[in-house]
Amino acid sequence: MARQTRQRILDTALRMFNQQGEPNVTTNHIADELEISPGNLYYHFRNKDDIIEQLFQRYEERMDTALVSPDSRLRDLEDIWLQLHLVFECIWEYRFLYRDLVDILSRNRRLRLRFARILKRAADGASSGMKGLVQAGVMRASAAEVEATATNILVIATFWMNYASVRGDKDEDEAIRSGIVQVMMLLSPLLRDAERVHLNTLTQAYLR
Amino acid sequence: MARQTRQRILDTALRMFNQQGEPNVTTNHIADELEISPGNLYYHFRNKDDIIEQLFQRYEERMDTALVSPDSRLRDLEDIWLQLHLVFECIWEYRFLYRDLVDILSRNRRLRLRFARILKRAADGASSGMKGLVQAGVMRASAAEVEATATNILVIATFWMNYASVRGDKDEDEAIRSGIVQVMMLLSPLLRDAERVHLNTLTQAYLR
DNA sequence: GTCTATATCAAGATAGAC
DNA sequence: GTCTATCTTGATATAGAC
Repeated sequence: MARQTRQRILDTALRMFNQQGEPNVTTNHIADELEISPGNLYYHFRNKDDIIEQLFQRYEERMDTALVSPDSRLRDLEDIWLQLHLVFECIWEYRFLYRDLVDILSRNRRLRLRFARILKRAADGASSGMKGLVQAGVMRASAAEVEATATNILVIATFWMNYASVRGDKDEDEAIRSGIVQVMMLLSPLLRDAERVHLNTLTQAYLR
Repeated sequence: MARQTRQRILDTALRMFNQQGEPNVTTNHIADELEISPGNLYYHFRNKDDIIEQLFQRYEERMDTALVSPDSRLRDLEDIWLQLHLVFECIWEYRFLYRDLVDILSRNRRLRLRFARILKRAADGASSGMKGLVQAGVMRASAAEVEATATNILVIATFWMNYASVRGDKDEDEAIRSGIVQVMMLLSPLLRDAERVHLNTLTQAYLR
């Protein structure tokens, strides 16, 4: 079954990329792991970059879903927490992309553009979400602070897994949870006192 | 002159690594650029990793200097601004390390430990600096907020150049200045109102 | 200290049989 | 659709002459 082999290659490549880092996994390694021949792999994919591009496609669809905000209704901290979960889980699942982000994007113009689009969407979402909180009176922030904080959220989200890995954190669950907490604590000082104290309590409890 | 060639190799390697990314620069490329033979290069360095390690040595010394805080006297926002300059300039000068940080550290245990040490020092510095501001009454933050913010500062500083490069920023000066602003804006919401407004004005002016 | 020449090896990729 | 065999290329590294 062609379909099946193609999917198995993608699944295995993703797993190996995530575990060992994309630069350290060759097409032969992937074929070996699957116990198929290199030739077979190249029947299904033009080259290694083709595999990466298909995985990026999957990633992009999932991230697009995670970034859709329930925009009609007013957002509260609970919603943000939930959305961060979706985003961080997606990043974790495709963390090989983030591990060598600059290098991977530098080799492929299309992916560069598509990743920039995702970043743009995320930034817009973060900004408008915060503006909603400001208007609701839950948050107090200047326009410049909203913009800067939105950017900082993106940087933290984009590189948190790398930071965790450099620090030596290994556990998936812990890495995701601490990432969410870092972003929430970025928002904390902007909140009204009641919410600010509440959030501090929540995050402490969440990390145990 | 042995000394001179050795230094020229390091200088050229650093320049090429920064421009093209360490994975894309081979020992032969470096030798070519210098118009020396590959054999000559290998007379001066055991291997490519040896070159990277020597560059890391330079980087580490410079970063250690930048992280020394003028700890005896009380620190104000001006001091922080200045120190951020030193840190970001150092990061810019050795940005190849940060571009492929996870991959480079994953190949070399020694560098991993040394980089972790630097992170630790930076985190301690950021924490104690903020605690000083809190005690001086300029900043208002819970202990958890201080810790989380210190960590966020590190993540932003560590990966800002990557983020700028993925966004497509090219100019050195702009990348450094926007990085400093991002970190300052991270502190802004924690400040007393007077300083908070003042900082917002300063950062806007700084970005023109 | 530097060069030329070359060895080694691995990664990416293709041809052609089955 | 899959395999075996093989090619090409380029990267790291060394030997030995000068």
